[in-house]
Amino acid sequence: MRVSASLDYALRAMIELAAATPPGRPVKADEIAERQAIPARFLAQLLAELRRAELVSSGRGYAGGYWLAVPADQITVADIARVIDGPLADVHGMSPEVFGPPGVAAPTRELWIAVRVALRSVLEKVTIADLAAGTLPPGVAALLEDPDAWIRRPDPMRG
Amino acid sequence: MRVSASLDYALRAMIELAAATPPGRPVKADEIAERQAIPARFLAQLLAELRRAELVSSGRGYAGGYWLAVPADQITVADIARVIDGPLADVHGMSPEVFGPPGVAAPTRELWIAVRVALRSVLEKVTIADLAAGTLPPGVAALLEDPDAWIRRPDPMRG
DNA sequence: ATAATGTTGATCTGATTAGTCGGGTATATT
DNA sequence: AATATACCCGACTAATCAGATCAACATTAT
Repeated sequence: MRVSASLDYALRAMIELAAATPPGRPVKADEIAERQAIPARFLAQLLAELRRAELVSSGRGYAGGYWLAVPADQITVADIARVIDGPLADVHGMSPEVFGPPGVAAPTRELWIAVRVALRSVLEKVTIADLAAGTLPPGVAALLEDPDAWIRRPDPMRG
Repeated sequence: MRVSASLDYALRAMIELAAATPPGRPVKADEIAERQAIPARFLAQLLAELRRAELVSSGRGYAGGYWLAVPADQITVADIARVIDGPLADVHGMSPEVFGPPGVAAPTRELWIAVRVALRSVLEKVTIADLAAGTLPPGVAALLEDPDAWIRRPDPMRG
């Protein structure tokens, strides 16, 4: 249940593209790398994946760079996550609905489906336009109102 | 965002313990391994971790085995996940509230906190008593009512 | 031309995951 | 006391993945 460095980098790069001024201007990979403190060569690989998935376009040469291939309000975090990390939620290699745990453990299948729904309820609702504007959609922002959201749970192996 | 084999195995093992008849009877590791099709030696390691975390107890010898150290309705999936896999949601090694992305990408921090809230809303609500009984708590079961919950999203890299 | 830039494929290292193995220790039954 | 049963522990391994680097090549604005 961890967010990979790749996804974090790719998402931040996409936000840089969404926030470019003027809108749609090609942004150089090195510019993103510097502003977001991402290893430049590694970022280039991620941008290449996003380009193959047709979420961004690129141009080379003197005035080259990357720009969004799709309007920012039509690209969700889930879209980026699926390109970079594969399916949102899978149970050791299987899609949850394919997964068939034996006997009394059968209901874990429903559990993992519920987890997937919960993840989708955030990742498919938030677009990079939202993130570039700094305003999350109402349903997601509501999750952050509970002060408990900001509190880390104690490590079970200490104390 | 994947569920590790270890967590899947550990959770299924805990459900076997919760479902043991009569309740509280010591269940042998090999019995769990066979019923749940889990590699026996590997399972033993997971059970040892759960024992060190004081979620299960064990006894050796002829009538030995494992049993829950805590009532089944007081052990959530999140408890097991934290023992086996560490923190529920972290952003490439950091806890989301520690994570401080630069510049225009700053709102991704709120995003990852929202993801953590969403995960907690399922994993901290479902107990192994629920799973052993085959009935998820109302708030979680509600997530499964949307038929869309059961439908897999198309792979972005095909067609 | 040439300098700036993106593209591709190969490679590398360290960590993690998913296991296996051998030998030891405790305990209930006989 | 002997024995069968079962947990305990540390080391080991093989495969995969994450994260990153590099060299060489292709394209384009000036």
